[in-house]
Amino acid sequence: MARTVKGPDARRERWKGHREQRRAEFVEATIAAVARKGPDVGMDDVAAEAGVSKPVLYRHFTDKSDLYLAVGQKATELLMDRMGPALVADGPIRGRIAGIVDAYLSVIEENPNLYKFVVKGSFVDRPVEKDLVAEDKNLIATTLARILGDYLRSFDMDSGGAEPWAHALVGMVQNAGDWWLDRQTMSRANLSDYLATLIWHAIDGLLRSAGIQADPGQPLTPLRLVD
Amino acid sequence: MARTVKGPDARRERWKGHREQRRAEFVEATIAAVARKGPDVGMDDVAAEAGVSKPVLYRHFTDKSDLYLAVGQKATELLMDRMGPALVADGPIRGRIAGIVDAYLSVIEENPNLYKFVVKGSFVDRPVEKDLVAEDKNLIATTLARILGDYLRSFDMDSGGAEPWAHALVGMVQNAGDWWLDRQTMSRANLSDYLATLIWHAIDGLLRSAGIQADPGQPLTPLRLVD
DNA sequence: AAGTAACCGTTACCTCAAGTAACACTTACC
DNA sequence: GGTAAGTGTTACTTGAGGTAACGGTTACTT
Repeated sequence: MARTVKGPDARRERWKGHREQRRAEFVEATIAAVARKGPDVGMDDVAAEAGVSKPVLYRHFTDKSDLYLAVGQKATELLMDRMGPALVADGPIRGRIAGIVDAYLSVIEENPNLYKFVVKGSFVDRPVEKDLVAEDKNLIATTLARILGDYLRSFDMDSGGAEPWAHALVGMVQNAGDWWLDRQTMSRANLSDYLATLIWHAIDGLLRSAGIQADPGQPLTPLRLVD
Repeated sequence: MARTVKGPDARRERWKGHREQRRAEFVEATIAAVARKGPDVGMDDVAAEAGVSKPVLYRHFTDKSDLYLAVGQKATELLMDRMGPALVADGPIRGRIAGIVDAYLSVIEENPNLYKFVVKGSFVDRPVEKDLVAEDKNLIATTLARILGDYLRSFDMDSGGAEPWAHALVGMVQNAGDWWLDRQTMSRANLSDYLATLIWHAIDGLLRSAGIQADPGQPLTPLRLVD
């Protein structure tokens, strides 16, 4: 097992994995502390939750906002792990829409506290430099814009509205999700279906207005001119 | 002008109007300070902007969050003054939608800094007890739900989805507005039209799916069974 | 075996902004 | 003249974020 080429100093590398693991551990502690004491916990609380005292925390995070970002990143992973597949899945357009919407709703349903914590962002005092929520929404909207643009172009339609529409759709699902999280007056499947219906009708209407009769069961890249 | 019935003590009443005016003055100062120094201004900055020192400010606002709420209330007024008429206006449905959307966009276009300040809420350190933004969104969504429900019922359709749809629409317009405020790549009229088109098509699709052929030029309470 | 680079962890401190105490002056009702 | 509201100030307290300074442990390096 002897290293043939000696690296700069093995002592520097020894902890690489450990540090990552420790950060993750503190992220978990933060989530736990928030669940226990509400979103306005202090660094002392987080440290206590992790069974450690404050300076230790500060060896792993430069800052309260650094810790917040780490938690946000964790949440982003949870979200993207679920949304990614739904976004790239192919198949009939109507079903894809429902799948994407439901993927999102399932994540916030399973992690409501984490979701609120990250989105409300009241954990950090000063405005944080990187707005993770905005970045996520942007990423999703950009992806949607591409899908939607492709879809429209497949009918030889103008895809100029794809970007604003994509952002509109993102906001739509998010806000409906927020409302639903607060007062859960219907099942998730029900809401997914309502939203997917709304979205499908909007898209269908766009096509109709261009004189195209689309079918919700059509695969994504449908009717592309075969010539 | 002598009072016949003597009130408890006129000295108590003497300032009633004055206090209101003073609060408004500090609200303005806050907006100015934010415009000048970014959203993370301190109370000292606000006081300085008003040409006064901190304790004076605290005679009129119990709290930083109290001041924030006052600014938010001011913003709500601006918004509702513009949206109220658009919401209650009657006329063809397609035009009403465009009017409502454009009313909203016009407000955020004219007060982008105030808008971001209130929505991001990074002025207050701890979570504030009253979420004005959520309340506004709720108010608008509730109104929309009523309008939409009435519209659907006028076709004898099930209006069960009206509430989630209303919240979805609110989020949709807000998020598209945020995107547009950031990178203004199109005119307001253009965006309004894109969004109104999307919304109209969604509604139209709902009606179609129930076998009803609607006309975007129809007045709001259309085709009610005349029998 | 000695040295050292990375971590473990602590208590006690610093800093900065929110918020308050205490004091002095002004106005106009009683 | 007394007093209830306001005007304003400087100087303080408080609390949470963040740091200094100290000592111990492990395991790589020489």
